[in-house]
Amino acid sequence: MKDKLSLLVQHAITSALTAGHLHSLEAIPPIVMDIPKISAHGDYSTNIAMTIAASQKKAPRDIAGIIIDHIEDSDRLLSKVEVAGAGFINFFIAQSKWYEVLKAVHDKDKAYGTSQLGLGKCVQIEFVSANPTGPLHVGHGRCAAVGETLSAIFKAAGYDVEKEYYVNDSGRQIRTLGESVFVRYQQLLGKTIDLPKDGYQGAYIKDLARMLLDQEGQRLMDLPEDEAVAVCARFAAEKILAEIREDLVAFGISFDNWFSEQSLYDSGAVQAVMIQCKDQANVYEHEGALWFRTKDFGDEKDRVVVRANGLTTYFASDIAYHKDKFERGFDRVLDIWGADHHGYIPRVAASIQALGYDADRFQVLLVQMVNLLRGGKPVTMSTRAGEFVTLREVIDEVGRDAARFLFLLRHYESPLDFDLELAKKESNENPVYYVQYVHARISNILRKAEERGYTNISWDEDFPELINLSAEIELIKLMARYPEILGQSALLMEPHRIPFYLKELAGAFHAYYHDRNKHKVVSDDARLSAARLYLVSAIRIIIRNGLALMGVSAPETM
RNA sequence: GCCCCCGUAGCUCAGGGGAUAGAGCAAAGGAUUCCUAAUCCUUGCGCCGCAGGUUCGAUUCCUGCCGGGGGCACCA
Repeated sequence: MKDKLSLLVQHAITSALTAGHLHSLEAIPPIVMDIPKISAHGDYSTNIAMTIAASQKKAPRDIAGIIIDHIEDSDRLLSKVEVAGAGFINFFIAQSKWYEVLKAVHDKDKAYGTSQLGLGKCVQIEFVSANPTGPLHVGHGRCAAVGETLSAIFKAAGYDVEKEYYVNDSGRQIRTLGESVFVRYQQLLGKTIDLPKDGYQGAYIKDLARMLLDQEGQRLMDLPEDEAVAVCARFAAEKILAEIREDLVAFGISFDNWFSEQSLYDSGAVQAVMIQCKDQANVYEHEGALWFRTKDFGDEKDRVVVRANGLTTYFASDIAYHKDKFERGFDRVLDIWGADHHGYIPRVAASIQALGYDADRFQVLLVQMVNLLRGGKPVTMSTRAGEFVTLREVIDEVGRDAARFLFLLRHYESPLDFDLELAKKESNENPVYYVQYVHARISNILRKAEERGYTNISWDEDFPELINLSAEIELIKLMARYPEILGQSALLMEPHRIPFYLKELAGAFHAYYHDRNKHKVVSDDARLSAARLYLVSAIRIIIRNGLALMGVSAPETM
């Protein structure tokens, strides 16, 4: 609807220009079509006359009048157009046109709301990518929910999406993991030995040591320490990664690709990119270490890629990794990181630029922290001491639906308070059920209707006479906004717009439903019942589609 | 010290330059012989952190300041 109107206005301006009623413009600016806050200002409104007023040297209201005169509404979309306020053009959509929206919802069904905004462009989204040194925690859960839903939104907007998990299965942290497990392993065999000072202290390390002991017996004691640690590291990382995968499956998150950091070393990719950097003079030696000239590309200082002890930093493999991403030919490369990694962005962006790739195609979304609460009180967590609430525990306690919904209810850039008690509440304080309940309610209505013989819910030409209460038209207008909301959340990469919209639609439906004296869906009037069933089942389609994007179930009963 | 995010109703938050700033919760009152009350209706609720700037117009964009959170290694 919005797009149609924008086109009308664009054509009107063009034709006004041709007719000489407007002074020539360098370019017609994009037509911004807003939905006014006040219904008296129309269904849609544009400020275009005001924005071009300066260059036209005419009063905005006069320009608006000229534009209106040139609008050719061949489809009879509009019932009224007016100039208002300082120069707004307000559009009132003919009521008959709203029924086409209603039909479109049914006709497109699962595809209602989808678009071709993405033009088939290929975007890679990398998210979660937690190191396999411990279980996923709630922060990862939020990143997972954002990444997964953003991927779904992109797909719905006509992008080709590939979801990837980068596994940091190499480097110092994995080594530390191995050392920690080996210490616990030795302790199980009665040795008095302390964890390294930067070791992992969580209870899961002891569990892993126990499993290793059961599987391998005492044979690690006969190996040189380096080898024993390596065995422990590999064993532990694999086990932890397997659990991460299980947790993600339980949370409804799936990846197209799991990319191993180690594979970049095994294939020689890291070494190759280092040589390339040397050839291109992007790196230099200083005090025994190899530094990358990230400062030349906007970072605040240069960064080490190979330490004086000969070991590469994670940055080195990250350079190779991002080079690999670009070589795979994605139009856009999107990383979703926890906000604590923000200082890392300039150097990765710098390295991409230094290697000659278009840095505009690379974007990082930073997802802010999750503050876990229980009944309003903070749940204390310390990763160092290994005391934290895992994603698995949250899913087990509050359920996947509530967790997914609440993680998405905030803009990802805002810190999120996640209250475990609230998430479990089956009341109006909890928005999850509010939305799901609409689906269950309509499903129930449809079941009752079926019992009474309404088995085929389809469009009939007399529906416009039957669906004409203002509450009903308002519902359809709200449904017309869904594709716009979906498109916006794709362009702005803002998944939170979906749950907000669903809450609004749910509220409008509940209000409509509740006034049952006026709006009883299934009544003695067969024609009216058929029409209203058509209306409410369209709402159900949108609720179901929206929840599906969020990875939240749409229950038939509650 | 530098960098990132946040600051809007009592609380939690929406509002990508526009007309009279919204929603949920909480508070008070009301609604169920009915397709699910996990619901609905009514009522009140605001120096949009402060100060400048850009603009015909700023909660929105820019700068500075104040307050809260996070990050600043040859760690990730």
